[in-house]
Amino acid sequence: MARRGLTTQRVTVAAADLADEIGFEGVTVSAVARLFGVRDASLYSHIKNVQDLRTRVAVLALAELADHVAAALAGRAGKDALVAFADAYRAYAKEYPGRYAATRLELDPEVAAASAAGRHAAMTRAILRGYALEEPDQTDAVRLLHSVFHGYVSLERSGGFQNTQRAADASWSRALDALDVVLNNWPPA
Amino acid sequence: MARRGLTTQRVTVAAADLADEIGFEGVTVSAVARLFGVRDASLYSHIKNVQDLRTRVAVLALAELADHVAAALAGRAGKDALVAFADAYRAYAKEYPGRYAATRLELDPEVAAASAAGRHAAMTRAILRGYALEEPDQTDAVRLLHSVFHGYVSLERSGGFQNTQRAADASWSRALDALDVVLNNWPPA
DNA sequence: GTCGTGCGCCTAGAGATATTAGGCAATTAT
DNA sequence: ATAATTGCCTAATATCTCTAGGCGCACGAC
Repeated sequence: MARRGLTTQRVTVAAADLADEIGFEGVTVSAVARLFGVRDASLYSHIKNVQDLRTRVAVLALAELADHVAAALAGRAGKDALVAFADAYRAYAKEYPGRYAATRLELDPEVAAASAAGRHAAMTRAILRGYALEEPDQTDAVRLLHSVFHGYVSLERSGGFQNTQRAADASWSRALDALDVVLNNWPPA
Repeated sequence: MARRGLTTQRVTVAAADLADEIGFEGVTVSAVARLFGVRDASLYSHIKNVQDLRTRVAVLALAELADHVAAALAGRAGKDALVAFADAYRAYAKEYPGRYAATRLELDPEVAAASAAGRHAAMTRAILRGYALEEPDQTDAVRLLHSVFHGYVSLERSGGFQNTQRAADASWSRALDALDVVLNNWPPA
């Protein structure tokens, strides 16, 4: 009965890696157990159930994404910061598609509050420091930015931009230009 | 052995309704069979497998959404058209959450081509007629608009805007104002 | 060092879902 | 009316989730 050194953390990371390989929907207790060479039942000492496992992957991914974005954002301001944030966000989604998909899991309010979701909002607000926006315009702008980032990445991943000549990279760059324009010319209420 | 009058179409609609009730992930062959009071196996004369069933729901939803948007768009132009499109899009997602979730299913390129996805792009382009945009700016703008619509709706649905005072409706309205501004001031390449 | 004790992984098993193969009866075509 | 077809059935297998309970290895207590 060789011990495999299972841990909630190690199981979560393995599940996240698996998600990146085969898609977040493929993250199954059986599949992760297979990775470790143990029986399905053995994982239930470390995770509560599949939902718990997937939630843990989501929380992990949110934290990692926040780290990546924070690193890219360091020392930048204005449009520079906007582009750095956006590119880091999109790059993470590209490099870790399964983890990124996990970040879109609907979390319990308590779990969400304890997660890195707040860091995302804070960093988005930090970008806006380079633009002159008061509340509630700032909140509206945060939501717009997040919508564009997530929406673009999500549509790009689900193949929404494939049937045309225009490269997805080029449109992304122009979308950021457009956001910069609108943040500088935010319409009055 | 009473016949239930199963049809691919009726099965698909039942699956879509079920999706709206319990979520798109809950759309299962067994669950739909239960709705009709037949055995699971009986559905396989009408659908190929679960994936096929879900794809059919997605295609149905794309067509319905296109219908709703087209109706809202009729006779409008400029910002009026932009707001009508966006509101119809968001309203559909709110009223038919399961169907809307289905529209984000990754479709095979052939299926996607045969679906109403093209109508969506065409209608988005129609909006842009009210703004002076040439290619490739037009394609970039289409992608930006779609990203905002989908991104906002998706984040709203997954609870992203819950922890603040600002109403989701208000931010949505301002996001559309912002899009109008940027379409009128599209940055030069 | 050895002796527990507990933790880590196991076996066993039940319930759901997906899917295939093949059958009989109800409907439709002739 | 009879033949052909179609619609739903039973049966069976595989995969996945999850619970209950067991056994031994590794650690701390002494």
